[in-house]
Amino acid sequence: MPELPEVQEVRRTLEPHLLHIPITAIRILRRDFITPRNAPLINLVGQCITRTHRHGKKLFLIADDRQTLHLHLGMTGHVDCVPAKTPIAKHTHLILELATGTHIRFHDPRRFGGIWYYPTLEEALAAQTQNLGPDALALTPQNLAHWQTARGRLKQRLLAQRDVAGLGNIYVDEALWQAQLHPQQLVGRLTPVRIKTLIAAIRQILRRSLALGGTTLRDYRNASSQPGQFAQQLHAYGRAQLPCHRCQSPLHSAQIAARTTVFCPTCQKRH
DNA sequence: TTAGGCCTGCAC
DNA sequence: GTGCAGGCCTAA
Repeated sequence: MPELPEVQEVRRTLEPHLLHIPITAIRILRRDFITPRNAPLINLVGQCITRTHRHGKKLFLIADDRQTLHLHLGMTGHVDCVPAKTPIAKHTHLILELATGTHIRFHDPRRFGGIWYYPTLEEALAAQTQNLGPDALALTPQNLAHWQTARGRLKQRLLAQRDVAGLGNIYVDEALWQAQLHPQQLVGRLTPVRIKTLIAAIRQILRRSLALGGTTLRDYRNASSQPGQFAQQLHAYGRAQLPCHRCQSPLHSAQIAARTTVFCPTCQKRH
């Protein structure tokens, strides 16, 4: 499931195929995957995507510093760069055809993701990053200073994207395991030192995952169809009942914030 | 604060 | 056939 490292990896592998290459045609296979449904995508034909931008799990493709496509991969979104003759896979919703003959294809079987069109980057950012916290890779203690007087528990606050953007279920569980913090820990009771530890854990987990191309449990592939290798490095996610890699106690699994949450009851204590 | 809905594929 | 996977939004 694409979280920050996977979206960044899609961006990295997509750029060489896409940037500065004229778009020769756009095929919309599923109009309701695009917002607004009457988006004038035809205006992109003849233009080039000149840069990309990522904030948390959100990816932006920007044409000549104006028109912007925002991609959200949801649970099962993929971007594929393939030769034009490649058969079109099931659940392909949008295709950008490029002057090089490459097709950029957006798939999403479950359609939890989507594509948004904006006439300008400013409008895209205003609409899409309004309620988004700082990108998880740039998180600082100052960004979480308001936790001192905030309600809520770590798991739900880290998943909500408002305090920090880019973490999903996998990396929240991994970061909490790394930082030895309980998912039900009240954020208002965290000491500054523990917040620093948490931030360091988040950054370390994300960087290590990025270095291995992200986490592939089953579906995730980058824009070059390659899986990530971080799944083999997971300490918490998907390891319920297995021994903790730190203290050998069996890991617990519980529904927290409506998500399956795996943690070590021995070394992740509440404070 | 929680539950439900979206949606498909896969394990059982 | 059933249940589960969960990002994100809406509603109770």
